[in-house]
Amino acid sequence: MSAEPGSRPAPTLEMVAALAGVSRATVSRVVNGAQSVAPHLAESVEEAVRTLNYVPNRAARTLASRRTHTVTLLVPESTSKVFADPFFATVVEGVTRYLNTTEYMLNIVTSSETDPDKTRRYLMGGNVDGVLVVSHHSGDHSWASLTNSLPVVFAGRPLVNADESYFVEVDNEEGAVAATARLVEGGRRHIGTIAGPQDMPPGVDRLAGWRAALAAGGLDDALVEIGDFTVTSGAAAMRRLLERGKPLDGLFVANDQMAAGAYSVIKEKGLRIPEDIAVVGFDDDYFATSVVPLLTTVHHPISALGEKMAEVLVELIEGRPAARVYRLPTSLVVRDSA
Amino acid sequence: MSAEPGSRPAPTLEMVAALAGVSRATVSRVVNGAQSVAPHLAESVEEAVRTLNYVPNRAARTLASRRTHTVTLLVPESTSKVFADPFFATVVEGVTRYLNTTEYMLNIVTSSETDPDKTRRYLMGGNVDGVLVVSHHSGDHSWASLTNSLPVVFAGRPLVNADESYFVEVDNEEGAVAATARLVEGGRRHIGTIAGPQDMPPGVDRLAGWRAALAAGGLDDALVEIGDFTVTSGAAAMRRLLERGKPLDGLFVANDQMAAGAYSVIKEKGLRIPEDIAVVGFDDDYFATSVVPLLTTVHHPISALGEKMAEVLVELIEGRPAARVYRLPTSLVVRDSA
DNA sequence: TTGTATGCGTTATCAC
DNA sequence: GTGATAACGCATACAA
Repeated sequence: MSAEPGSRPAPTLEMVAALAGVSRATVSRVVNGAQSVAPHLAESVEEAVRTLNYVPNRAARTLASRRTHTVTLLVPESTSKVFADPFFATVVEGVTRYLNTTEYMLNIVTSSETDPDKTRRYLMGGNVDGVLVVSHHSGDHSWASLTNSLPVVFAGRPLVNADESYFVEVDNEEGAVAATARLVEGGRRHIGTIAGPQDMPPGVDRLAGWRAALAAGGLDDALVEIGDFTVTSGAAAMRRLLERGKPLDGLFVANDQMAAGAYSVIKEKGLRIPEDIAVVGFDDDYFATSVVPLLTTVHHPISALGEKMAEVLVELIEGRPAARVYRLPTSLVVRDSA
Repeated sequence: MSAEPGSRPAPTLEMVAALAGVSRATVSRVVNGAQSVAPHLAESVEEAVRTLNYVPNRAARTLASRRTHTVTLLVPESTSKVFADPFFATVVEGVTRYLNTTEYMLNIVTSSETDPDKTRRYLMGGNVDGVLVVSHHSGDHSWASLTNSLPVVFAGRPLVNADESYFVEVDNEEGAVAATARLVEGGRRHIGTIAGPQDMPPGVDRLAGWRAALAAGGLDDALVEIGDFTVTSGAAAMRRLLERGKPLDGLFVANDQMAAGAYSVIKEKGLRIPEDIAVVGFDDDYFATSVVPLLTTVHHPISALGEKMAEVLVELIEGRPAARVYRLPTSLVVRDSA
């Protein structure tokens, strides 16, 4: 039939050596790009490789060199939903983009909540060279202990012990400053914010950025309501903000989903965007372009985050120095809401 | 410091054997669940495994057994966009869901258009046990030749030589029949369709289903326009349909995106959905719930598709029989448009 | 620079 | 049932 596994056995290093008339060691050197090989020998080895269609056996190589050339992308969340999540998918995209420039393979594992210990043992069992940890609770560094036996790079800064692990984060504060500054420069004087959870770094940093920008503009920073990054929490927070009865002509919302929630309440009250209240969001996700008027927001470089994480991990694996923290810049995307 | 790679070497089978006071062979048997081991020995081996926190070395196991326990998900499209694609992401979700019940690892590779040959050699080099091919052009079976050296399962039926490869597809025709039947049963008598490209199986099958349902209802099937599955093509096709000047009170659109396009034209003409024209889509994707009125559509079981593909592949790898074709059932999701 | 020899951690084929 | 022992395909000290 067709799919007889092992129909024609794969060529081995030994076969290449025989055909090229050299030793296996020499073939190994050529294949691994060592310089100490006579040009004419290297030439004939390469020819043999081509005619035999030789490709190194990964398992054998790993066993002999104790380097797997594999990195794991660890997703702590439950399997079912992560892949549908655009954040996660975009991180993966960035990771693979970088990895494709190297010879490392990506191995995605969603740590089964049924048996996290199995995952841990797999990772520490010498089956991978390094680990990338991506979680939505970016404060969650429950896998930090892995660092003792393996290079690990996290997505996002941990809430505590930030100086003990390698991580890449987006400069949330800078983004929030830019967003708020846009409001200030637009002439708004009564600027509120719908902040994110204060037990997550992005929630904290974005609020801090808003405060900093207001302070720079000599404005009052009393109009704060907290949400949990969901659309409905954004709507509820907006309602509370309006009920205060204070003047409000500008609003910075810590993410686009909450901004969408705020939109609905603002419209419901008969207020106009941006005429009555100018709004700036954060993330530049799908919601930013599916609301009317189009949301002015801060672009969150998710793909770049994944790319940088992979880059740092590979540096670590190969023993090159790397900074413990990388903070990625954001950029303001001006649309119609502010 | 912290991330010294190889700080404490992983325990080996040999260490377990020593601790348990048996031979390596016995440990191997216990670890692999062989029955021919005395209970008390198995017991002590398992204890040794626990105390040592032993986990088998994947590379060594692969090298010795010539089975990698790895399957590749091959994505022919260019790296940049696939991950953001909900279809792809959902297939991955289904695949991992099944694989998590086995001991196979998933290895995602996006065949670099720069060097497809490299990918091919990697796959045929004995580095994976099987391949899953996912492409949006489901007719594209350019990787069919892989089947000669490896078990391969495709997503979607190929346009030609459908009896030479293993594939899992969704029952597009059945879905289209159900969608159209809904229209017929709703009393519609002038039912048109916006079909997909006729060089792709889904495009062909959905059109065929529409025809079959109309025939069953004794209705005319002249109102056909072709689109290319994009929103704009849907709008254009709708415009052409309306320009025919024929009566039209029901519409089956071959996917939700084109339905969204049709919506805009229908509304632009001052017609109402579903009062003037009842609409049924196909896919049940994001667009179905982001249009007003909510779209009645056929649910496309993408996650199940991935799950089934993985299941079939594993069957093939382990030498068990599997059907060449699996056709997954769809279901009608009734909302407000029909 | 090139070749020889050994070992990587398992599985598998034998005898026992 | 259990234990030696030989592969598995490659990298790498070491010798030449």
